Amino acid sequence: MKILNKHSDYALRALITLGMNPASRISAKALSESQGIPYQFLRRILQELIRHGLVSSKQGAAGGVAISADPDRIMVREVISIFQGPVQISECMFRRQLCSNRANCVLRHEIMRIEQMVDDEFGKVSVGKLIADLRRVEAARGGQQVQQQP
Amino acid sequence: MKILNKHSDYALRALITLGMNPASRISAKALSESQGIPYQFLRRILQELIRHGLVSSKQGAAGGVAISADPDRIMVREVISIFQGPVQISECMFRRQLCSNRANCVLRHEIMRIEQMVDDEFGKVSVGKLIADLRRVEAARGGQQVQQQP
DNA sequence: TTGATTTGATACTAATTTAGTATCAATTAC
DNA sequence: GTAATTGATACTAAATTAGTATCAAATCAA
Repeated sequence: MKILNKHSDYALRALITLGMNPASRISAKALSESQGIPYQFLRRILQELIRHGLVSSKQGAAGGVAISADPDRIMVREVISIFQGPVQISECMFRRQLCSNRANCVLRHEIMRIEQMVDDEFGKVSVGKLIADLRRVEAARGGQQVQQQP
Repeated sequence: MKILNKHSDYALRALITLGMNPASRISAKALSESQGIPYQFLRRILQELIRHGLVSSKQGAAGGVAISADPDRIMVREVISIFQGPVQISECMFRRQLCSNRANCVLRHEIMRIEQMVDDEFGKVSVGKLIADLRRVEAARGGQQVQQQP
């Protein structure tokens, strides 16, 4: 039962990397190479982040992308939501036909509690927090580069 | 972001139905019809539940399936685990190559906390509890049949 | 003992989602 | 002008999920 897909995973890695040097612009190419993310795939992910205002971009030679929101205000929840839609345990209440019997679905009650919990938790973790954690780990290891692997 | 797939969903519905009449045997056919679950699909799901000892079966005319474990001891967690494997947020630590850098994966720390929480919560909810909830809803509605829709 | 009904085992197909690739236009720095 | 870059979008491939089909073995009842 996997929760994060590659889109979210790569997006978070990209945001962490960009967030560690918020002032500087980097090309998708360089980012792709440094993080081991397939270039064209990363490009599409970045474009999505740009559309959502989390990343800014500049075209042309010496162009590239940079983080445009405060990392402390970019929540993992938002990133997941962009690429995987809102947290939902099963599909009954959103997709296809709407549940004909929503109010009385037993499983729904228990399960939405958990759904809500997951959502809340992802809503508490920011990219800034992840960066802080990463810095702490790096410091403990004497400044070596730590590869990100969610 | 869907958490339950159809296997788990149907398996839970089947277990709830069987658990409501723990003494009686019912054929997969009848169960399929009463719950609106595709017959052959349900059969495979039942066989899996049988292999895991949650359901018993008898071949032949007047055969069928019945619940074989105490509904209060069948946890949603176990059912999900059977059909979707253990809860895991992203794939890095299990599949493909093992993460080369597990100990230092930042995302991993935050994310495993949430993973653990989900797992714990699913481990607290039993099929028996769901049945009790369902009965409560039915009673409140004056005994009408309530269709299960997780 | 034969035929209908049922599970056991397993192979197969179809649909959907996820992951990844490719292409070309527009922009920009030099 | 040219190289490097993003914008937009179409396409392909792989993996997962959902669903179907088939036939053998067991059981019951007439």
